Amino acid sequence: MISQTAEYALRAAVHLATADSKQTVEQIAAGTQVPSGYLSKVLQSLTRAGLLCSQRGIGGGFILAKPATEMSVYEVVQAVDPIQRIVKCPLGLAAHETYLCPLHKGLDDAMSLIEAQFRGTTIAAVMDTPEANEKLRSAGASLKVLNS
Amino acid sequence: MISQTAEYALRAAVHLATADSKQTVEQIAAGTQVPSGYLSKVLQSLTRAGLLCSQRGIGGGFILAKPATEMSVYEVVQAVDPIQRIVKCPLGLAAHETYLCPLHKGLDDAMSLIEAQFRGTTIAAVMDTPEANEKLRSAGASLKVLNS
DNA sequence: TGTAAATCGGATATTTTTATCCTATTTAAA
DNA sequence: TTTAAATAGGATAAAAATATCCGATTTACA
Repeated sequence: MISQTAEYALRAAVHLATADSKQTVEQIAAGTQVPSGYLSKVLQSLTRAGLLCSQRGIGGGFILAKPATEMSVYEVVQAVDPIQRIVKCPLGLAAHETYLCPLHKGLDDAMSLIEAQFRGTTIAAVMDTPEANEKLRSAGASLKVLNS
Repeated sequence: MISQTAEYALRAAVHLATADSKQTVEQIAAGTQVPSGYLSKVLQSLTRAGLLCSQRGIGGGFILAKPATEMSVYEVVQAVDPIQRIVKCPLGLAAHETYLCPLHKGLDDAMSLIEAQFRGTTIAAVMDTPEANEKLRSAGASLKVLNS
């Protein structure tokens, strides 16, 4: 559903948000379990999109171009593997020129849910910190009560 | 986001829901703009999943195995290209054995939105009928008012 | 009972996504 | 100013998704 490439980009963003200094491709690869050669391409995309700053040479590496609290999951995903909204009938039917058919309207509605969710989630919100984990733990605990 | 194969399966289901008699691969292909050779595979999957009934030989073809009002978009998608929920940490981190990290919890939440949406939508609801289109038209009209 | 129409399913081709590797360029520091 | 460490980016490989093709099997009907 969400592509490998988008996953990798998000892992890298979270890693950089957690790190407190420039990170090389190798460091990010080690921290995210992403193959470094491929990660290199993904980081390049993020840099070109203006989400990361890169520096070459000794002591170089990548950092977030803005605070994790201001970077959305949507931006990161969109930079490497854009969510495609359905804007016109994929069958090219004349009857659906002005309005999508119900099927494609329905599929696009699903897309819009994802899009909204991603737009409303910051990288900071999905950082792997003790606090975030505590939130999950307590939410998970209450869920268990509900499920049992 | 949603695979070509899942799209094709849904188009075929909607086509069969709209048709009033058995449809051959060629008829469905023509009605859905899906390459017939590939469609044949997709229809086989749907048949094996119990969503369609197939009949060989002269006068044969495919029909829905149950009313379109009782067949969900979820079932159709799941039969050909299942939505994968994230149940364990893709990085295999020991720390995330019992609870997903915030990132993967967030991604799985997005999946669950889609899943719920698809579970709650029937093939009947996305059929390309005059009534369904009228609904879209009026909804679209009110949206335009809101947007303007 | 033969024939034509249809699905079934295997083999293969093509395209896209994912991944690897190598060379060029940049940069800091000895 | 040389060297080592780092990103940039192109070429290529491998894997997965999409698509094509064809022979085998089933089935209705003349």
